[in-house]
Amino acid sequence: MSKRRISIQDIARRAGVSHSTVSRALRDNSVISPKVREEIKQLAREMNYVPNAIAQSLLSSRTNTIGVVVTSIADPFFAEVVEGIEQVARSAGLSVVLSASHRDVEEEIAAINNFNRRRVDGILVADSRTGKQHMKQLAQIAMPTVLINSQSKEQSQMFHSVEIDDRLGGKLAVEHLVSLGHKRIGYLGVGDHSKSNQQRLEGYRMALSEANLSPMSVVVAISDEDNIRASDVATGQQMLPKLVTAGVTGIFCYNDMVAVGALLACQELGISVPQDLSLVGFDGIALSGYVTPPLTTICQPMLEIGCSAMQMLLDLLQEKTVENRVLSPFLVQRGSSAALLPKVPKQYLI
Amino acid sequence: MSKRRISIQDIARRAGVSHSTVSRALRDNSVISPKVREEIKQLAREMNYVPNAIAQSLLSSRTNTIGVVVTSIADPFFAEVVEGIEQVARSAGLSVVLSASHRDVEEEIAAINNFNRRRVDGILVADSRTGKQHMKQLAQIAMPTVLINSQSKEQSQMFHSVEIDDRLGGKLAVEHLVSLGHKRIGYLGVGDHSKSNQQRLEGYRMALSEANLSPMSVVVAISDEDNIRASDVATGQQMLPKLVTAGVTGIFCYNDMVAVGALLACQELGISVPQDLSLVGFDGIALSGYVTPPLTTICQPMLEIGCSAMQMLLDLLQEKTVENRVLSPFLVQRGSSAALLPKVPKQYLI
DNA sequence: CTGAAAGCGCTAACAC
DNA sequence: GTGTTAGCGCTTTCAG
Repeated sequence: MSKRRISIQDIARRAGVSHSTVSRALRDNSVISPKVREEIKQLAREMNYVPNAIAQSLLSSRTNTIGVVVTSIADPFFAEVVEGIEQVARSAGLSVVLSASHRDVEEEIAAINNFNRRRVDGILVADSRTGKQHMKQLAQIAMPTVLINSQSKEQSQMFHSVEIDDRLGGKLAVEHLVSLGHKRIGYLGVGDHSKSNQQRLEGYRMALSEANLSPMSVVVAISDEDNIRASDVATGQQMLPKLVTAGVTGIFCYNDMVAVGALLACQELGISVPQDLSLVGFDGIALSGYVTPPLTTICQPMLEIGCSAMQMLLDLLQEKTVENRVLSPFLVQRGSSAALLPKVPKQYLI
Repeated sequence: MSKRRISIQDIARRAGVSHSTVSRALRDNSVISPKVREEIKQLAREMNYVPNAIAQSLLSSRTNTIGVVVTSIADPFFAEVVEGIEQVARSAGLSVVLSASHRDVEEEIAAINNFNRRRVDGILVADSRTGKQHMKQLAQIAMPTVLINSQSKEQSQMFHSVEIDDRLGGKLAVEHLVSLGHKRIGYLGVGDHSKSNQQRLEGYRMALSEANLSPMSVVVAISDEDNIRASDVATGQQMLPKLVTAGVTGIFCYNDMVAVGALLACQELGISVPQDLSLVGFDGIALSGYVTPPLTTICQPMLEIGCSAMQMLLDLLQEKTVENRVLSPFLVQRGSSAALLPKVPKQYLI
């Protein structure tokens, strides 16, 4: 393992020319005669020369690198988003530095500061939790930044962003249940103060009032800390009974994992889905199609969210003007929701 | 957006000292008087100075960056592995550059070459498909490299690696089915020539012969190309009927996604799992616990694989001697496998 | 204790 | 066409 890598100088010495000639030859500068150009390239190949991107970056002040912060890499939702990001980044010749924040504001900021030190060309932050106090700090970094599904209201105005229309999603979910004849519809949410949770809840309320239905019991899991959220599956599992006791026939769940938890609870309690209870999830992660029954859910175009955010960043890097995007989720109807059966009094049942 | 960032020079000018004094002060060099040290640090803070990691890297020839190649970021297995990698990398002060190869050797090599140009301190490659021809090319890069679940036999000797014992896994799966009384056991594999597929198959054969059972029809899904593998779920779905026709009562599936496909096929065909047929998966991804019935599966310690590989790379960077690791998978018994019921002739059934 | 100077590997004016 | 030189931002001898 030779520590000292071979440089443009080494090639120059061997070729009996100056290092700048080598540089020019390697970059196909037309001012060098085609003949020596080829010779030098050949020599470089023989010597296993690999250009030093660090040195190039120092000079050009472009690292061809972007930083990405997500809450968790193992989360299927963000994994898919990052997949999209990486695809368009790579096809544009950019590499992706990935960091996980685990929903912790401090970690999120640390990651961004790290990106700043590394002089990445741009930053993508998913599910940002950063509040007002740190916003200015970030804003003054003045590095092209695109937020994905930002979780704090003020940010969307200060930064570029691509977001999903959570309110529309909530509305679609509930409208679907209403169209199936459900009248007693609950919401099973999570306990943090994230914007997405609040807006999905708002959509729920809107759809109900438009259907002239009064909101049923809204159950929101309460976690100890604002930032520390218990496993979504556990939340769904624990909270389902409350809604059932309240007599709902349909439930809109904050996301697919919560819905899966609810589904598990139903299996345990002998409640059959969708006969006794209709369930609607959110996100459209792969898992949602594989549980029994497969989940009716509000899909986010996860790959598109990633691609779109990365494309926006690319435009920003080329000094183009960009407009924030709000993508629309859509309903995918599967087995976990069904028409409300007319209540048959028990004595008529076998 | 000021293009020119503030540098150590700018601080020096304002402080009326030389840039080297500033550098020393910032790095807590004891040779600088504590007083001016503080003053300079304060000034740096006021001026929003952020050290340029690129310049530092050029000098130190360390980038504090490692490169990671996986087949797909969205694959739940690798997502979990990367989560582990990122955790220990970050706690060691290293950043992670992530690249997806999509099981394509060319892309894998391109990613590694890119890492080489960027002068990352080390490389982690998961599920490597690189064959002999390119191995030397990679070997001469002479960059600390750790392979994770390498898919080509020769590699394990030339490079450092952490791997799962696939043969043991296959053996455990089949032994489990045997212990439940199954005698007609099939294998549902995938069509590529990956080492993992072959070794799980080997484990299957070993367990059968140790139990004095003759290998039942071994069905391996065939995909068009060696490298292009159809969706694992689809493979499971399509191949299941073949095994059923062959009269098996238990099936060991290449991985959990294949098993899910098999499960879906069973639901369609009215075969109940585990009453009519026992299913065992491999990997232990989250999904496996949420389908109905939850999958009995051979778990890989995914997080540990990632952490372990990264730790090995860390050791390599400190010139420690390291030993390759082979981790053991373990059985997690859930609802998809059950004791073989004694065959009751049809005429006695209601 | 502090400054001047060299150099990490590369690109791009500017000379010849 | 090709070489010389400066400089990207930083760390680190080496003098003083």
